Amino acid sequence: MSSQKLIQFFKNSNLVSQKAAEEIASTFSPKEIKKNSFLLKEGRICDEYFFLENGFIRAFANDIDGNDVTTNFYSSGQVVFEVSSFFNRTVSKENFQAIVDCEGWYITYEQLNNLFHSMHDFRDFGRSILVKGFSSLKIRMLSMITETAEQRYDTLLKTNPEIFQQAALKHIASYLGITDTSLSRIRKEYTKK
Amino acid sequence: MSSQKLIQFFKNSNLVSQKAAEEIASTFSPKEIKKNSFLLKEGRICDEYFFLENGFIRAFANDIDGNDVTTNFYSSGQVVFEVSSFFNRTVSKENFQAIVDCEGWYITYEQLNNLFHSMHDFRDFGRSILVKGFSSLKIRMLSMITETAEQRYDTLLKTNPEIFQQAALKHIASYLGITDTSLSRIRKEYTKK
DNA sequence: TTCATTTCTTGCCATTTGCTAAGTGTACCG
DNA sequence: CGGTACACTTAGCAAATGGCAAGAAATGAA
Repeated sequence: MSSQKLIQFFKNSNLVSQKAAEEIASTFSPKEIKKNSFLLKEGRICDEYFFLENGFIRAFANDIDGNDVTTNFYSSGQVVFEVSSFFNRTVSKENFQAIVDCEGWYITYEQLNNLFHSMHDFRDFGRSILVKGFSSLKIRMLSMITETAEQRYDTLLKTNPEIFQQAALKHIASYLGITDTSLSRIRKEYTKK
Repeated sequence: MSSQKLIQFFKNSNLVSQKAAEEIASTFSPKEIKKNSFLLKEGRICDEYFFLENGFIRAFANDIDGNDVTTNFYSSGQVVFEVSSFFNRTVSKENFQAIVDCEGWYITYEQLNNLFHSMHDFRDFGRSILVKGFSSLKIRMLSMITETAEQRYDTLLKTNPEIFQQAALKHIASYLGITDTSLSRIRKEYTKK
């Protein structure tokens, strides 16, 4: 696997130069994740800052009743890691599982910190990844409060159609904050329109 | 106002030394916010990284129908700023309003970046603030999905009782993702128990 | 292929929550 | 003092969503 896409990913941020992007990318190691296997399991400390080059990953947590709740979906071109576990070196409450065969590149916490020290521009890049994740969660939170389940479904369908091609409906349902039964009904009503 | 609490706040993170904490604190300027006035108004770029020494602040956004939705509450000892607007230099969709008279300390975006350059340890501190905010939002999101309105009310009452002493019920209601009518009903049922 | 498992849909009913509007109490202002 | 505004509660009804269970469809394994 060539690291072209990884280099391009850094460059697209407009926060690092071509040369820096190449140098940063050279510290990443390739990684494959077979369908259904895990990038991270709950109870472990997240130690991989993973760029997903292709494939699809679902993050989920288990609530008190043991129900599996989808916390996020990741498609190619995104950075995948559990922020709190990774930076605080604490055990993760979430699982990250490959929904299809995945390929990508990773560095460890130690390597990331070394990069932050040696490559000045990369710090801003790292921050922008954090800020982006935070912002999209805020938007999602606001939509949970102000929109109906059908509106949230509609938005997700339009903005992230790939999720519907990859993930099981029950997993999309918990991501939307509803039961699979409700999602099924919403889809039924929706196709009528 | 003495900057003792500000210095202590940095030290408590265990990410900066006493000396560094003093130096960092010395770049902050004091700021008062009178009850009902704004730290940030939507449409403007957030340029203040604000440490709230005492007082209480509510953040809110307006949805499509013009309803005011509380996005967060901040009590003393917290850093108050809109992450996306501040770091991306984009206009804010949120308002930050003092609920009571507030006092605190702030630095601008430029000053913060200068500090990041000159004070190496402060970067980790800055990141920890971001990570903390992100994590608590994730927890809140999970509770929105898995818990009933009454459970969320109960949790908020136990973990942040000061909110109920400071904020109007309708503002707490939208923070919990329900209407003020529902919150009133929940409180009624709740006191029966 | 066949069988078993999982996923998805559907129907019925209960529960939660929202919407609207009215009523009460309180604070503030002239 | 009266009046207005605002916050909160309450009631009745409607809409959204959940829980449960049964059945259909898809998937995967032997």
